[in-house]
Amino acid sequence: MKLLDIIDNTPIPVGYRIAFLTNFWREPLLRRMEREFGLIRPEWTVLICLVYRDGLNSRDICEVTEQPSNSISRGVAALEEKGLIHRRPDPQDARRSLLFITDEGRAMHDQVMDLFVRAERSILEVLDAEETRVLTGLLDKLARDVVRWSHLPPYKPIDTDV
Amino acid sequence: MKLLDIIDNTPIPVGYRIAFLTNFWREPLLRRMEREFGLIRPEWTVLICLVYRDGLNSRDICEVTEQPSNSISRGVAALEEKGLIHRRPDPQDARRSLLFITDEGRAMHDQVMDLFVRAERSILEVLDAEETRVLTGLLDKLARDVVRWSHLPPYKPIDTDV
DNA sequence: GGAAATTAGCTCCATATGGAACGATATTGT
DNA sequence: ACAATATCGTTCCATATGGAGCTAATTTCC
Repeated sequence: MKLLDIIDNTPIPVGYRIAFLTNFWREPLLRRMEREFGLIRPEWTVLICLVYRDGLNSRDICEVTEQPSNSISRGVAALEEKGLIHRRPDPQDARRSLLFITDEGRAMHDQVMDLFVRAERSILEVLDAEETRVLTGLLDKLARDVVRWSHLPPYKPIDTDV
Repeated sequence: MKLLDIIDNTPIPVGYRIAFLTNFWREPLLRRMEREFGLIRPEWTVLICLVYRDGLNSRDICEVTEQPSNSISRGVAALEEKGLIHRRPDPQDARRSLLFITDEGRAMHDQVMDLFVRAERSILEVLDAEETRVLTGLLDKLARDVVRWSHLPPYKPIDTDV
């Protein structure tokens, strides 16, 4: 790949490497998922969240994934139509449903997740165990700080009326 | 964020953290770019590549960014229409144009890139200089190995006729 | 308590995105 | 030299995506 040195020539060294990896790592898998399993992103997002914790509502999912509510709403509707999740009214708030994954939903999740697991194993082969541990830790540190930075410019204007 | 622990409950610890960060870090900036500058992803992709190296062709850009050729083709056409790049025939291959960024294109790139630079600075604040260096190095290691892993399953079937 | 403001999630609509197909050109194989 | 195959980038078309708007429910404010 003759232009790979582009990753050295960027004013955003971490962001650009993450974007580069996303283009080659995640996006092709999402496209394959769509082709082979007929699942689009919002549906996958909902499945992942419900495997982590059953009985969430749409708002929860939007919040932890930063996806627009209309996308998640469509994902939820499609998954219910496919029998991969079902909805129950939320007794605490009549505007909300609680979302539950079905056995078929869990099976679908596991099939697709297998793709991602195999990819990650292959990609991380170039790192030793310590490097993988460090990398995970540093990404973790950024992710756990998301509430702070996602409320600052350039994500949100400075709120001068705190 | 009450569901942040989802990042601990994944069979793909690195991939999931990168995806999580992408959702909160990059995607909102791309959406803001589209809103404020009227640039969509393929256009931004082309601008970045031409700032790195002027005179590339579409194929080069598709290769180093793993974007589909039709997306890049549309991006090129739009940028030319906007006066941000111009095309010249490639004397070595009549199927190709060489793409050159204009001064306005470079100015646009710099304006948008400022958004990404500011975000990166803010997000990386939680790391010290050594951590940032290590993180960049590890991501770099994965990115530089892209030719290997992108030709393996699950990206490509094993080629048994090597 | 009631009005005003906010929230939840849905639907609509415009636009972004990616696969397929294609014509022109280049490369490979005989 | 020529036919077969592959490549390049464009165009078409179907579908994915996100902003706006909306109704119903909830929360906040007076």
